[in-house]
Amino acid sequence: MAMHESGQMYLEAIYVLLQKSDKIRAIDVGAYLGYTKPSVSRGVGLLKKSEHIVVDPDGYITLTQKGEALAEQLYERHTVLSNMLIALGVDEETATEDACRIEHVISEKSFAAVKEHYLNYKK
Amino acid sequence: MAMHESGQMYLEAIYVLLQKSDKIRAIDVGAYLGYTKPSVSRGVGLLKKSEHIVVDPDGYITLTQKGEALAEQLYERHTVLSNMLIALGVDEETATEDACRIEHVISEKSFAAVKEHYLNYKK
DNA sequence: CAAAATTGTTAGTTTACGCTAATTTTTGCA
DNA sequence: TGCAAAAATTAGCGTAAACTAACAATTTTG
Repeated sequence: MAMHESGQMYLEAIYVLLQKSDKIRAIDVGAYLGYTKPSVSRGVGLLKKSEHIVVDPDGYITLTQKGEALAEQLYERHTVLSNMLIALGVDEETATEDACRIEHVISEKSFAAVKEHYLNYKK
Repeated sequence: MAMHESGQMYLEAIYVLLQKSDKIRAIDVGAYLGYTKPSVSRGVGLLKKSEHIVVDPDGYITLTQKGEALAEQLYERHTVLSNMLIALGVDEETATEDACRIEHVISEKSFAAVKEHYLNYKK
């Protein structure tokens, strides 16, 4: 029952949306990701079942500790990878898209190595 | 009808195997990838239909020009990415696994930028 | 040469995850 | 308060790609 790529997409979207507003629901997640309501309903349901989020009776979504921890990790990957690609001369749109795909498949070890190199390199 | 990730896996496996032996068949591809015969049968069938490979009456597989060109691209990605990760201190096994996943999702633009940086950095 | 092993294929299952269509539930206002 | 709009859900479809089980067509070999 490990988290799959699409689950990570939903979780990260929720995390990002919660930084702008603390009142978010499934429909907002769908708008952000460009998915339809049924897809989001299913995705949110899975995150709820896996206890990464809580949905209150009014449909508002919050992260559990578990969900927040994971979302933070994902978000860090996203920002480091996209900033790094941008620093290497890649246009922002491409960098963001690629970061989004790479962040779901890179291992913890490799990410750490890449991040460290990037931080050193920046100086 | 674009090539999907699994098609790239099969194609790359065929390319690598053909560098060691010019007599390879579906069963060898399956052994290399750890897939079952029916999966390979399907995968090889798709590559045949998309004209990336040719399968002779005895079941021996060769690459078409189209297939070879694509396989070379994929293989270059694989080697550059894995060598780069290794250079950053990642162990070989992890580097290879990650390279294998990243190579299928990174854009041409980002790969070019990463490769250039790596080549400069190596000096 | 017949039995056994190897290779390949067919048929059907499973999981993941998007979709549309239709239906329910909730909400907000005239 | 009652109805329309918004939000969510259910049911079911489609695709991709792995799997098992079973069978067919070769080859190899005792």
